Amino acid sequence: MEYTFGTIEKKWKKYWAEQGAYRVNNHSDKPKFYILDMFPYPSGAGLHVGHPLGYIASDIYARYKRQKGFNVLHPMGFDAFGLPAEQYALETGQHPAVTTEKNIARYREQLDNIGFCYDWEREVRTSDPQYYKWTQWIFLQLFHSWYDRKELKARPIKDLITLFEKEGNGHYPCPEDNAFCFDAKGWKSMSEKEKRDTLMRYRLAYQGYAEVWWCEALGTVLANDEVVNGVSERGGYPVVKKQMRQWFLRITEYAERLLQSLDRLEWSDAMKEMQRNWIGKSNGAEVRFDVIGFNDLHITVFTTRPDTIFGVDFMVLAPEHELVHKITTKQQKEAVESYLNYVKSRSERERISEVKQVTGCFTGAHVVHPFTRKEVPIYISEYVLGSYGTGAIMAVPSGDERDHNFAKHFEIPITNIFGNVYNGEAAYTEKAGKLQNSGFLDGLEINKAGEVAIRAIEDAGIGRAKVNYKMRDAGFSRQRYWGEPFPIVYVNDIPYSIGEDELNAHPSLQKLPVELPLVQDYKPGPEGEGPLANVSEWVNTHAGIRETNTMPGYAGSSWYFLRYMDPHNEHEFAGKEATSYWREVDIYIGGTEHAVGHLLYSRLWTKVLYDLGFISFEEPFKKLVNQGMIQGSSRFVYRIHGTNKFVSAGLKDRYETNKIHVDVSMVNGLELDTTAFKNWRPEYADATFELEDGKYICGAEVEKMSKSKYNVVSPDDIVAQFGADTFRMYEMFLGPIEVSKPWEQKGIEGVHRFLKKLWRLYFDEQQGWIVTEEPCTEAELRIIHKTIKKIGDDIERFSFNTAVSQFMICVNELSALNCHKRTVLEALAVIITPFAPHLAEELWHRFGHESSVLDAPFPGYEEKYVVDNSKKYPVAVNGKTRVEMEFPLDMEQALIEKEVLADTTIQKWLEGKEPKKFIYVKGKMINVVI
RNA sequence: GCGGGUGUGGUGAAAUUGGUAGACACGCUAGACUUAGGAUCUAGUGCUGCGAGGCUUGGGGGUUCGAGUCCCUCCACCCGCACCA
Repeated sequence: MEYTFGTIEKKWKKYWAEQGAYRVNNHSDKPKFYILDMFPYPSGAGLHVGHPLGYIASDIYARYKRQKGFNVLHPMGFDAFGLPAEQYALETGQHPAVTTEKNIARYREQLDNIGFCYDWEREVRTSDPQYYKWTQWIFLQLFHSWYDRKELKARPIKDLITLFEKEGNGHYPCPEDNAFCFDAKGWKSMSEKEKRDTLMRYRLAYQGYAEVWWCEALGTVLANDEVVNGVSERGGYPVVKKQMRQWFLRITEYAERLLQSLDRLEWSDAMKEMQRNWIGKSNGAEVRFDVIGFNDLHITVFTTRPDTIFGVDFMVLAPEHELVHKITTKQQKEAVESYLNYVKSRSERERISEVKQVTGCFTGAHVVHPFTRKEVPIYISEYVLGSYGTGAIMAVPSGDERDHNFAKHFEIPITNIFGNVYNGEAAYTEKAGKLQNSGFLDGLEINKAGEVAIRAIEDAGIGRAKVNYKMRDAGFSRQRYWGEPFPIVYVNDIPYSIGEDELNAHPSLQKLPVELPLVQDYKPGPEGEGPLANVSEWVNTHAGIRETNTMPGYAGSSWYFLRYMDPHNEHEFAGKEATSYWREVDIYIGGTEHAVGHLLYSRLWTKVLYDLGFISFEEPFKKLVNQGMIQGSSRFVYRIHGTNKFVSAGLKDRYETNKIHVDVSMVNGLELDTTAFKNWRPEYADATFELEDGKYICGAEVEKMSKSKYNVVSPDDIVAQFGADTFRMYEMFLGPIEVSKPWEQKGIEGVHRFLKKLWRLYFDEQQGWIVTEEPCTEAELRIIHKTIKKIGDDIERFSFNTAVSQFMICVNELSALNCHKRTVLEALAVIITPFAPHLAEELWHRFGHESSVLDAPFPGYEEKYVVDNSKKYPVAVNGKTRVEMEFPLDMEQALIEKEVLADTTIQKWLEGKEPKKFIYVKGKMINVVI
């Protein structure tokens, strides 16, 4: 009997579907385990062989945990809102809902093909109104909350109103503006509009005017992490800064907590470090410098080096700093204006690429140094960012490289506060040594002087210690159609949320979801508004005008892991009972590309829901596993310029050629199937070839797998050719899960061969089932028990490649022993279930079982079969292995020593010398030192 | 520039705690069976040498009886951030 994977896999897929074998219950006596994959965006291209890598790993782990007696939640869904569907709609007029539906169906088919154990009854789709109803609901929780800096948590906005009514905002300063103060009377005297504006400055989801990244080509604003190297991450289009009224999430209030609780997570250092860098905490001080000639103007700077305050030689303001126009002198006005024009004219891309260039302009104004009373000139320059710190710095050229370059460029005299270690050529940026020329800091160690300086600054009443974060509040508005609508209606230009009293007169404005209306065209609306602005019958309600922006892609994905716990709940985003049972995701698997986007926003939403008492845990993903990317291996042909002649790769340098991608399915290894190539496209029908050794050899390069590069390999093809079980094991066998590598088909034969060999332990070509009830030998038991142990250990530590190779070793050894015994082979079928479930189920039923192998407990191993009682020791002389000798593990060292020294080979290497030392490490090795 | 990571045969890789480097595969070589094989099986396969042996984990140095593993230093590549005061 042959291993007919096609029929076997079909049979058991059907059986599992009929049995509902993957259904998961929220009530169980078993301990819970939640293992989650990052859900995919269902693109039109379908899955390629790279996508399932992480899914296979999590599937194996989930199945293993189930066999180990856990109630395992392992769901899947779709991140279904997004730009590509909308852009496709713009081009073809097809509604995104239609194309999305189609793509999801295709994804589902491909995923099922590989045999994943998802409970599809828990599927979520972010674009489903029954799902985004709750995305909107959570947004409203953020809208109706503020961050209490005393209790360090989010609280309902109505608490804040109560506080304002009682005492004003004296104890609860405005996060955007410390100077904004009012008392209880002040609050009460405010108009409705003023009160709402004031609350807006506290809300966790708030509206504000801010400079945002505007992408003209995409017709939308983008979040900071969606802008890469000065262009849009998606599409690579130029972006510019623009003032717009936008929704934001006040993530900056959570900066410290997001930073602190990273320590408790089992994520890779790289991932944690990326988040730390993104949050970008720095300790320092804020210092105020008075501007000479103005009684009421001063420049506040943020510095991490208050210890260098005596080295200040000039001040620099960001070009957009509000004081620039006020302090610029008449003489310098023209120069400053022309510099500001120059700055405006530069695109973000130019700024980034010409970072080293020194530019700037003197304002003509000065501040007075608070300690030395010296006059210090004020410059403006691009190198100071308006968006960080206070948008102004105190420049210390002797201690900062950039300040040093600036001082040299503008020939500003440099004060040396470091003595000999500063050589006048380059700034001294180390924090070792003693300060000089520094007033009351003279002689202090640099790393100790900071505290002293801050105390002096505070005593003088000109500043205070200050912590700064790089992270900005997250932009939450998009001018798109295919996203969640905001549950917001403007009455007299005041935004109210669906369900608020002010809208209650109108029943249609009381309930969520606010559904996306159907539209005819997807073009942007007027003045940078989204396509929804064109749908006037939707925009205009009885009470007022709807918000026409939609939420960004990360909205729906920030909480989807919660919905899986209770996906059909119509009354809550997820019931407390369900969330208290499943709690946080135990293991989350996905790529590193979401380090500062999705993973950060999910953490924020989880913390807010926790603060407001909706869930009982504060972090969404306890352990994070990052799978590597499988890249494509592209193939190229070389067309000689102006001809239809193609030259083999080895000969291409003799001609002027164009490199053209060819579909990898037409290439075997590197050899092109020239007939297939001619049939590929009409333009190649009469192609001619210059061959080497009778073959056309293609060029090869590793690139991202993509349709346009013709290097996509579909899992369906592999499954059709070798079966899902082979495909699953092969992807795991490729190497460690976290390593990226190009797709390589060659090795798959080896894994397939292994499964056939395993099959032959159970079946003979002629006789069929050949498993016997004979008792096992010690050797056979040793093999299977060692395998049971190693497979369990390897799965636990996500080392699937070594697990596969252990299966190979096991099968090789059992084959060599001609072992067809039930005890051993039944155990083998059970432990291979997570890797090759279809094959395992077939074998399991052949053994006569009625139930599914999915619930067969993962067997334990017996220590006595795993531990050897003797060891073949490598015996080394001076660290070099010379001979192998076998001794029982419990043999006394003295006896071993005697035998080793008596050995003829060892005698030879001793050359008659007396050993200085005899090293015996039990179970490891023996070393004789002479 | 800063931060994180990786370097092991022709190839993918293994070595979990400092203890026989290269497990397991791919590929290749030879052979068996076969009408045939892209099926299956057997043997070999880091480099070097006839051999005993010598050499070998990016380079150099160190600690150790013993280093792929620890320390120092240099080089190369990958990823992230990037004028963050």
